[in-house]
Amino acid sequence: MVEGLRERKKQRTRQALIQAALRLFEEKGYEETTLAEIAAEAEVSTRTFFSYFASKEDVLFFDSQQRLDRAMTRLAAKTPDQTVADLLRQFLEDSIEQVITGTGTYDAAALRARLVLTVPSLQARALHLLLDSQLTLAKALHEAFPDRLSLQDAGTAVGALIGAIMVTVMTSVDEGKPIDEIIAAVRRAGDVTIAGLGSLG
Amino acid sequence: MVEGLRERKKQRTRQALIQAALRLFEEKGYEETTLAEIAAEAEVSTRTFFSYFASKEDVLFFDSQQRLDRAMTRLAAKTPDQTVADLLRQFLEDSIEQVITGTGTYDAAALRARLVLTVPSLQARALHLLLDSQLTLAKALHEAFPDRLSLQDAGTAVGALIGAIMVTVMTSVDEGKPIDEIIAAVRRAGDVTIAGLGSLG
DNA sequence: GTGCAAAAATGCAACGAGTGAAAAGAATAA
DNA sequence: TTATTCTTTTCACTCGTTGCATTTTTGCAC
Repeated sequence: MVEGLRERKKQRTRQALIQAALRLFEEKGYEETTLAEIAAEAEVSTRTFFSYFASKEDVLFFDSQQRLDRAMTRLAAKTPDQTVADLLRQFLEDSIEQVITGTGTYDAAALRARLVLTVPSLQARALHLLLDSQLTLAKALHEAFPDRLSLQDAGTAVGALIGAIMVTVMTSVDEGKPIDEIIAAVRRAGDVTIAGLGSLG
Repeated sequence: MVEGLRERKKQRTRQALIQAALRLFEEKGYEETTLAEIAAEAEVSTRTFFSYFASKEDVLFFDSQQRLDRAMTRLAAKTPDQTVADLLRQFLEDSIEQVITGTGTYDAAALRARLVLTVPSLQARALHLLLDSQLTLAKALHEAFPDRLSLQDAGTAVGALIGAIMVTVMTSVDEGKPIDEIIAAVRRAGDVTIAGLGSLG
């Protein structure tokens, strides 16, 4: 059996919940949307929501695992001639591309960006997820260069890069810059930081 | 009137709430402590708690504003001969010193560290506060070097430095390193990052 | 198909955080 | 003292989240 009915149905329920949530967040705002409404729209009980997502916040970040997986795969596909800086640069470009393309899944990206920027609890959750990713990436980066790059140094590299990008994005957004200028700023921040980390690896 | 009774009483209530919360968090753990218990211990109504702190999480970060203020003051006291790197290095050393000395207030530091490391919602809240501080610091750094350092570049610098430190700390903690090794790792991460940011400013 | 075990969905009750509004209490200025 | 202003309390309510017992659905062996 390739994919049982059970599994397919679960995926459909999951999708229904995601769609319902996104639609309602878009329509009435995050805090104004209740779990009861999301569940009703997806035609499941409120209780069932929690067997798919651990919290109301999490439904917005439904694809974060996928994203991390993709980044990890790219890291694992490292060729012997690539340096630490090469991998970081590749990661930077991949990330920018994902933003430009849309999330890859569909256009939850804009909605998510808007919500994360305006709803404190979502911002906090996003940062928390991001920190976890950073730890995972640091571990992977260390394993890509087991003897040249200690785990701590890998953490320094990943943290500096993502930290620089994050604060750059936030200050740019604060200033009301348009999306293409923000991307340019991100690229610059990434370049500067990666170049600066040259002493590692 | 130097300080009205009203004001003094408010400060006392605030302190009582902080003390009560910390004592209970220490004794029974964060999630196991209810707001009702904290309020009872501080001898105020549950409702009153919320005119002092916006959330249960926030009571643990009662001194974050003070800390930020101190850092800002130090930045503002910049002498004309100091470079961007000098200020960042100063900030790094100040921060390390605060950790070593204790919070400055008293020993909420160890408790807070333990809780932030183990309670997800506190970790998220801490990250959120930290991001806000970074934006403020970036703005201040930009204003310290109005024409040499753009706001975006200041964001890059602050973000890279704090990001590098944060992930370094987390990976070190993950590995179970003792406190003095963590401090050494932080200093190294800071040095590497600041040195790397040399092209800015 | 029928029956059965596993998995998933549901309903219900409960808890805790957080909010709004009105009433009571305390400090201040006059 | 009195009128005013700020603070605290009380009460009622919403919402997210969880535990538990029950029912429904599904996968599989016969």
